[in-house]
Amino acid sequence: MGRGRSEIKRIDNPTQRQSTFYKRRDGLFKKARELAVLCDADLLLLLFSASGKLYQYLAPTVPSVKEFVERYEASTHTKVWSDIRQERRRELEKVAKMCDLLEKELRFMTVDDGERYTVPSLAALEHNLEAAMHKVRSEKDRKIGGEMSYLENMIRGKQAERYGLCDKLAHAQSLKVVEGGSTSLNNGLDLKLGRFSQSIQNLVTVQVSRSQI
Amino acid sequence: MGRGRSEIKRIDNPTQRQSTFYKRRDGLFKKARELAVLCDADLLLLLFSASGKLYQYLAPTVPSVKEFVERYEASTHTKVWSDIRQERRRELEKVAKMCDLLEKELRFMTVDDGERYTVPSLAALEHNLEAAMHKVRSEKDRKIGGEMSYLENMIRGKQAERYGLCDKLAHAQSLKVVEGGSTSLNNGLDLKLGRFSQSIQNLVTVQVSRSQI
DNA sequence: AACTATTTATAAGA
DNA sequence: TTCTTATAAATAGTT
Repeated sequence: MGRGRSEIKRIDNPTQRQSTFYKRRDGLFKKARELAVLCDADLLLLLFSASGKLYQYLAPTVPSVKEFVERYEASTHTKVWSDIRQERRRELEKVAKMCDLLEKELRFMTVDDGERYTVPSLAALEHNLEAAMHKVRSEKDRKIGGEMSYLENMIRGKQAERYGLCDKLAHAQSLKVVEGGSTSLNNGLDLKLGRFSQSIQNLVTVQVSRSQI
Repeated sequence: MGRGRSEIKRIDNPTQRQSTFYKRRDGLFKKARELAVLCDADLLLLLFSASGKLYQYLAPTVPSVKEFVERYEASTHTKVWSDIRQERRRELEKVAKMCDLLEKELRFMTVDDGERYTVPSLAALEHNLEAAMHKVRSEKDRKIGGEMSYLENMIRGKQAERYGLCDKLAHAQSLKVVEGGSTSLNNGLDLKLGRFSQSIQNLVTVQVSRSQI
């Protein structure tokens, strides 16, 4: 319609484009309204001008954009957001679960006064801590070894001796006192030591066995 | 246009209404496409016929309904969902952060081979572990005390003796070897021990000082 | 679907 | 932007 033009392609002249936008925008919205009313159809029209301004039309029967898009989602199985939201929720739950496991892990490592442990689990924990301490001491010694003098190395030698003795004593005692059953438990714990850093994911599987203590 | 009619009101005759719907639907979509192309505008058109069938048009520049409606939300301050999503994201980030802190905490407790610690921090960690182990042993002893026979109590006595000796030795050694600076660090660590269970939130503040090690 | 008499939309110009 | 107007397009009624 109008005098000439028929080809549909982007109008290069900005002024003309703007003018055309106004006219056709009005025309489109009018058509939209007419269709909705005449044919009893539900319709949503969202339009952004090139400059970013928003225009919208909702059919009289449409209460809100939100509800309409929800209907759209339900209609197609495109899902769209409900998918994303579900995904997010699952992600959140996963992280929360890991967080929970980590917290339990920490409690396990530090002995929470509020919780009561069985003797086998305590023995396992003790063993765990001993191994950890051993690692710490080794690491400390290693560090010191690289920085210290001969004298300090001597001290370290004695230190190591005593550590070994201490650990042996404690371990022997632990084995004596715990009335079995803890051995299998310790396996999981030992496996875990020193591998925390690798991946949080690993915690889950390891934690499973541990949480049965 | 057409022969007659000008009033815009619902067409009662179903056949006619359906016919008009097809014609005007095509016209509307054509207009929508033309506007989008000619004027470089982004537009979304969703249409449900009275019978519930969905028709849609996305401008060529619009990748998906989802993204377009998100832009719409951002444009208006309708919030609604974007609000909820922001909230979710913040919640997720919070939990993820806590999770991260807990993991760091765990690493700190178990000595990660992949990370290098300073001697003072190792000493602090050792001290930390010693305290933890002491707690574990006390708890185990307490448990055992309530369940064990006289003989086991005897064993426990010896055990405690040895623990005490071992700890004393280790601690004395630790003080000798570490060349100061660890004292201030230990404060935060000692504070934390045995309080993990109270609240994850506490971890944040504690962790701050610790992460400076 | 297709036709066509009309109405409507709009390009160009003011 | 808005109005005017010549003309292209859309479409109601019909087949």
